[in-house]
Amino acid sequence: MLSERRLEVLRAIVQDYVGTEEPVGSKALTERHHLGVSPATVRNDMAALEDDGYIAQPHTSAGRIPTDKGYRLFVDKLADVKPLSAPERRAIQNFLSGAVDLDDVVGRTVRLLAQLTRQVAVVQYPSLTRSTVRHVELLQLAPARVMLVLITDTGRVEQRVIDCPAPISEDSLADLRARLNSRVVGRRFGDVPRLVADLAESFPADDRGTVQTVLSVLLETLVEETEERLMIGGTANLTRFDHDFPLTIRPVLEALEEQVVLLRLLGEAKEPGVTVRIGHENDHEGLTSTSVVSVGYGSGGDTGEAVAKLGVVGPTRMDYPGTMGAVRAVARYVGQILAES
Amino acid sequence: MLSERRLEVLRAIVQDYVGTEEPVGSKALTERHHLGVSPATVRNDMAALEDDGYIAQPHTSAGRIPTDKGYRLFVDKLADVKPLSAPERRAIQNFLSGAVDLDDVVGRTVRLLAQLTRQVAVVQYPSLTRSTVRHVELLQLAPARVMLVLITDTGRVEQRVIDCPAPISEDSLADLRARLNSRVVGRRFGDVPRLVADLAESFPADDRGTVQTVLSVLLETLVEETEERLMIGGTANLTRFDHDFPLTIRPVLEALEEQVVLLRLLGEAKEPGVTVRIGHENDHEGLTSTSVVSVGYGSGGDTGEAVAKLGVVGPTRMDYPGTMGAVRAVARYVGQILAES
DNA sequence: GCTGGCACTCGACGGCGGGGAGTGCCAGGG
DNA sequence: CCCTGGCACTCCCCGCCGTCGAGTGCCAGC
Repeated sequence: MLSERRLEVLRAIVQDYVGTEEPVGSKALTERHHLGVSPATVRNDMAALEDDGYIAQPHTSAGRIPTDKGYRLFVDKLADVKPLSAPERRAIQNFLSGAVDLDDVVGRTVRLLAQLTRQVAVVQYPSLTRSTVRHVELLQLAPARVMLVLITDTGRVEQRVIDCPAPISEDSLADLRARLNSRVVGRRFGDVPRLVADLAESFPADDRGTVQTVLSVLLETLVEETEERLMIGGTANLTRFDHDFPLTIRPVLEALEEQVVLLRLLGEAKEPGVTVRIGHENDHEGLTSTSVVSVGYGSGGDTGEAVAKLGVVGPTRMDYPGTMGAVRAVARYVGQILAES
Repeated sequence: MLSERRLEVLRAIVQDYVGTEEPVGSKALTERHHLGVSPATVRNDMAALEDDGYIAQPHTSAGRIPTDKGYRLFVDKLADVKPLSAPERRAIQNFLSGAVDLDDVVGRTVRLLAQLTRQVAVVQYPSLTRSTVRHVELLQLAPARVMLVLITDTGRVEQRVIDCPAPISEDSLADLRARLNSRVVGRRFGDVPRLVADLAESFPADDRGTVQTVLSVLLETLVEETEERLMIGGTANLTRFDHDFPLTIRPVLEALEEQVVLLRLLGEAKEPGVTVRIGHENDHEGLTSTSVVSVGYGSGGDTGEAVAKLGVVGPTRMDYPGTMGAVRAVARYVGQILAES
């Protein structure tokens, strides 16, 4: 177990290193933080912290920098989420409330997050799985061609063009549209398959094939689109990273282009609050020197399950309290905006 | 006027510099290209080319590199667009034809372009201005709340929630939907305002306000969404840029985040064929050391006006023939795909 | 007008040495 | 037992300098 003062030293090291981006030595520490002890004492504490793996020195006789384990301890025990200032919160609200549609909400959110945290922001579109159906529309493009439009309560719209096995009449299509809507509107996506299973039977034999096709495309859409889309922004902030660029920045950019990787990254945040994954805690190889701060949003209150996630990706050397505060605040306001529309 | 051989020397310089990324000297040139003259002669030609501003040397007694003006001459006079190989073309077609919806088409296109050119790819969503209306749908969310869904012939879907000044009945709404569609389906966006101008008059006074509101939102959507969306990808390729990173890459990333800048960039490509803007020909400050290769796509044939643009952003030192070939080919196939759906 | 030769320039590379920040350890004092 | 001041030591950083080589410009000759 670490003594109180040693924890204090670790906290000071993390704070200073985040601020200066340079390894921090014992002398500088005692000068900036009134720890009430001499550099020599701090040195002993540092040696102990190093033995326990919380800090490391890049080379002998340089200052110390926190390890992933050190950051972890800092985040878990030593830091509190820093709430945003009132003006900041107002700015967020103003900026987000100007959005005209879902794309715009997500776009604004991503820019906002990137700006607030000065890091790379990632926002997942509201998931379909937790959503409910607001409306299903069927449009006849040609005698044997139908467009399916699915509208969710989060304002998301999905459409598919369907080639039917046989022509279908306007009337039958209208019939199908009406029955489909009466069954699924307001229901959760997960419930839809069960609700429409027997729908084809009630149609005349001629149309049954087409109805079946339409239904299967609908179900497909529900499933497929569970692999979510997302939007990223603020990649220019990557250039504030380390100064040994190419090697640091490249794999990160590559990882960011792979939606799958990002989705898994966000998906791993299970807890209700803000989740932080530090350095090697990220599975993906290109992201071992970055941290991911993420949180779910859009459950309306804090009770329900989140509709989707958002977060930021930055160097392990980041301002965790501030970043966590910004992420949490943005998530909260986005949730509000979505609930209103 | 430059002699034939001097042009040949310029071409050789451009090719070698693009290949090696290093200033090219007279000796190396004569070795790799059988110009039939000695290094000394080439030196004289180089001096002349430098006087005319086509090439420059980074410092005295280094090799020469092409200037923007040199690249311009190369692109205009010395290079032909390099067609893709048959397997490449097949790969493009296969990859694109697997797309399920518009987002997917654009997403695949951007990845494809980035991969083919190994540069940053930018793809504009099909513009609404040139498009025609496929369907307008109105959904009643609440007595005085309507959702407008607009579907275009390119498969794009826009939706807006409208708060009405007064409640409107299901019947009136159905009536409005029917009349609206009968007037605008198949028409160009530009014609819509004229076509719906007098529509409100034929409704009972109670509904007129609501109808007017719906119409104005519709028109707004048409106009607003002319400010297009776009998708970018392949930013990791920026790391292949120069080796003096931070300064080069940063402004580019910043520029790429500003959709407005990108849209203007693409928009400036007026000609029917592939457009190349080199270095300082780009207005935007952050992009003065990059070139933009862009082209319109989606006109169906080569005759009509393009529906939108796509292109790549890369260092001025790029393989112009290859890049132009790839851009042109991708645009052509995307156009096909869109025409089919 | 092309060619070979020659002197010159200038950046890249590598070795060298001083300066400084930071460490580890130890002996002494509260 | 823990803290402190002192001290020797270790490396990194940085600027200096000489060498090396690619590349140039110029000139005389064919």
